[in-house]
Amino acid sequence: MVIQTDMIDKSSVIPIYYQLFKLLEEQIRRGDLKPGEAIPTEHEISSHFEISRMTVRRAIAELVSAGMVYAQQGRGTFVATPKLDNIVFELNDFNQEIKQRGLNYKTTLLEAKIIRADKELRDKFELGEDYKRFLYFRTVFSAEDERLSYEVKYTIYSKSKPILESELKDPSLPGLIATHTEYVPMSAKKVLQVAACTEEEASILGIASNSPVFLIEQTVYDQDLKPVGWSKAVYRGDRYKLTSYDGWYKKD
Amino acid sequence: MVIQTDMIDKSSVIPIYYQLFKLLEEQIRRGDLKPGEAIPTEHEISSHFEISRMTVRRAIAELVSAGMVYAQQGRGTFVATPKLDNIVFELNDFNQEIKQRGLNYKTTLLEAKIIRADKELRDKFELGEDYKRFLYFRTVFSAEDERLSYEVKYTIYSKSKPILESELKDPSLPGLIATHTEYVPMSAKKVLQVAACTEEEASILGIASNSPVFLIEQTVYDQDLKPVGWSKAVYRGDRYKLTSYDGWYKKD
DNA sequence: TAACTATAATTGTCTATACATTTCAAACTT
DNA sequence: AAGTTTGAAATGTATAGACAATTATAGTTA
Repeated sequence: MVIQTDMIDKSSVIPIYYQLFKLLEEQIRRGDLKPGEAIPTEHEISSHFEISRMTVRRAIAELVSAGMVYAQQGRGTFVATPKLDNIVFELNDFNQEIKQRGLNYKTTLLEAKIIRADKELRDKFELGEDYKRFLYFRTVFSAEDERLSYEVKYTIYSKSKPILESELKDPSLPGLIATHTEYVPMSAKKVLQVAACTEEEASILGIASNSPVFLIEQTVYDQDLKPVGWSKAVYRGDRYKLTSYDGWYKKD
Repeated sequence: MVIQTDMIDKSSVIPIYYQLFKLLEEQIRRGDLKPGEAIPTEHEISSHFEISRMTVRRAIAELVSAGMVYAQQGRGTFVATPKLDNIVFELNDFNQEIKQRGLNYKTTLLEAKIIRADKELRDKFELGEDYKRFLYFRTVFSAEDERLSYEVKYTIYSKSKPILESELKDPSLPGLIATHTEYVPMSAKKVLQVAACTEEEASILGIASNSPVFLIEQTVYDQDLKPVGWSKAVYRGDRYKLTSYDGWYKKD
């Protein structure tokens, strides 16, 4: 057993399970415990530090959820192999960093109106002939007076909440759905593609036609998985990038 | 308390904590428990079903890690508001789906050689003048005889393992590092951008110059956060897309 | 009225124990 | 030699209880 005995302070305000979690994490990270190798058994750790087995399990559960070890009933608990081919691109929204940096940004409403449904739109929303109207929004996001992205959004029209406010407090698609329809957005599907921008998009964003752009199509569903909103956003390719940190260090 | 009493079977092979987790999840998902609202206290649930409070806590811990509720000591546990603006794009590797579909695919090694380090390369690896050599790889990934992506990779040259095998068993950057160097890849940084492809890339991939492409630059680090590999990959924009499912349903 | 205090309620941590389930290997049987 | 049984070891589930830490509220006091 490779554990140092003097590393856990039972009288500390820091929970024992957390101290043990950090201690094991450190040993795995430093390579004292190598991928594929078994970590000490719960009983060994428990008796070594004179703490309850349930407390040990709590610490190991943290390691499991961090993906650093995996447990096999009847065999033991083993150090996982880092999966560096795993790519995870994550952002609260595409403009999160801009907003967090304290830059001067705004979302401008170019247009908002009620439109008649055509077949293409009805198909996107999986609706029949009886749905005749949708809400239609066109917005531009800009930071430091530079236009960065352009977005078109559609939501189902609800008779009960037809108010189109001039100011958009929450211009996100789920926000618009919550404000202007009777539906509650519960889940969403997003597809990210690259594209060459159209002339219209280029002129709005002030870039050259056919410039490479990110294109994100989003469908928002309510609690019954019924589509209640759809949007298509174009982001300047020269102003956006996605960064991903993979492997064990990402949790630090 | 909105819980149905007849929904938990103590004699079932399905763990009690899991039954309770599913039951609470269902109630939140259906809207019986609404965002911001408090769920029943641990003691209430515990005495209602006549199960231990620790078992209740286990179930609630699952809800917390799923992001559906949050607990506040001294106050209670509350239903979270879905964050639909959260975008998570995840893939084991960019070609995972192609491989899983059972398509006929292969990675072709166009070139592999030892090169002299120039300043740009040394800067990427944060190395001094003493590192003079690197390994250099050029590969093409294709499926159904169509070329889909092109990748250039660099790793530090290790005297002890200079063997360049003609067949690449694991053509991924971490794989090449593990095979051909003395370093152990432990973490990675990836940056995804859009770009217009160069003439060279266009001719290799058989697409038009300036076509929009995904561009992924990757830096791989060892356990001391020392850069040990770098790659740049170009993916045809008309053949790849990233899909993301957000919200509470994603865990099902 | 305002500030402080005591108390109850709620979640957080930890223990000690019991039994179930799975795996593996040694011992046994055929 | 091959298959079977048995038992030990390891993780998985569940319980009952104790005390800590935090929050909100009701009550008390200045």
